[in-house]
Amino acid sequence: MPELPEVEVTRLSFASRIAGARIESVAVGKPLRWALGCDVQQLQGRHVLAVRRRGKYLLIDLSSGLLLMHLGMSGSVSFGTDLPAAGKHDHFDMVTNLGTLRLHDPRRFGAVVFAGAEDDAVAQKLLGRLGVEPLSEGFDALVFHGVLKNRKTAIKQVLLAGEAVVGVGNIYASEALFLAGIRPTTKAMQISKPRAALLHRAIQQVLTNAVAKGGSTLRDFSNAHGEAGHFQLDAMVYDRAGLPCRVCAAPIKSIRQGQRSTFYCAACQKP
DNA sequence: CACGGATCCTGATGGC
DNA sequence: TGCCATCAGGATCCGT
Repeated sequence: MPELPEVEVTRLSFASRIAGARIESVAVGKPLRWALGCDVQQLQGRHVLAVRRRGKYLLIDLSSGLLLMHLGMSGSVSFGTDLPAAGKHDHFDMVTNLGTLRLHDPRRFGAVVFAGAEDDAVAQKLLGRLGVEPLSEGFDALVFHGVLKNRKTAIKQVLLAGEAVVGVGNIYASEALFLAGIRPTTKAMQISKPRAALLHRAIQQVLTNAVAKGGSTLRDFSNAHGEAGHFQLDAMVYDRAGLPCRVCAAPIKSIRQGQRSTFYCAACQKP
């Protein structure tokens, strides 16, 4: 499910409400992708200071240590004072004096991991290899081009790998490449400096726009208030196989790259 | 080392 | 309450 915009929208929907909360208890359900890494009792009494985001991870700063939360493919977060009893897909419940933070994740590709500090080995195993934040000042078109120059893989897969830039997932990779007019199968190293600059701009645009609209709702995304997003109304190519391109009316093509679906317009997007 | 493929898990959907 | 194959927003691990 969640790419950078959905994670950011999730963060915005509960960060200010949970700030300052005191943890009263934590309950875990079925195993997630990684174990929590500490006894739930150890979290009791700690305070939530802030919620940040790094790539697709939510970083929940505690008075001591932090929680790294990832939503995987199917995760969503709720925070409130009147949540229903935990269901079969609710695998992490953190009760605080200000409300309960819940991770709902049917496929369980998500995770919540406790780390003593952001720079310790536990946290760095997950965060250490992440690329630059696309919506930060540090995302530079020339540096971006420099990274692409060294990769002979298809540009779509380089975007998904998260080393050149974080947060771009399967939907927004197709969307950004359409916006930049670049064929997803083009080898990253063959992309010229001007086209890399176009892609750099397209990534910023598509992600910023999606955050502003409340995230994608392709299947089941909702923020921590339970409100659905509506990115699907604006998708130019994603999930539009065979439908006419919104720009030139040529039929949108669908291919597989690395076991993932890719969508593009063969007329608008040049190799 | 960079790359491609298999893999974790559950649910929805569509063909038969 | 039909059964089976395929697909779904992610990212790691393991061969080559």
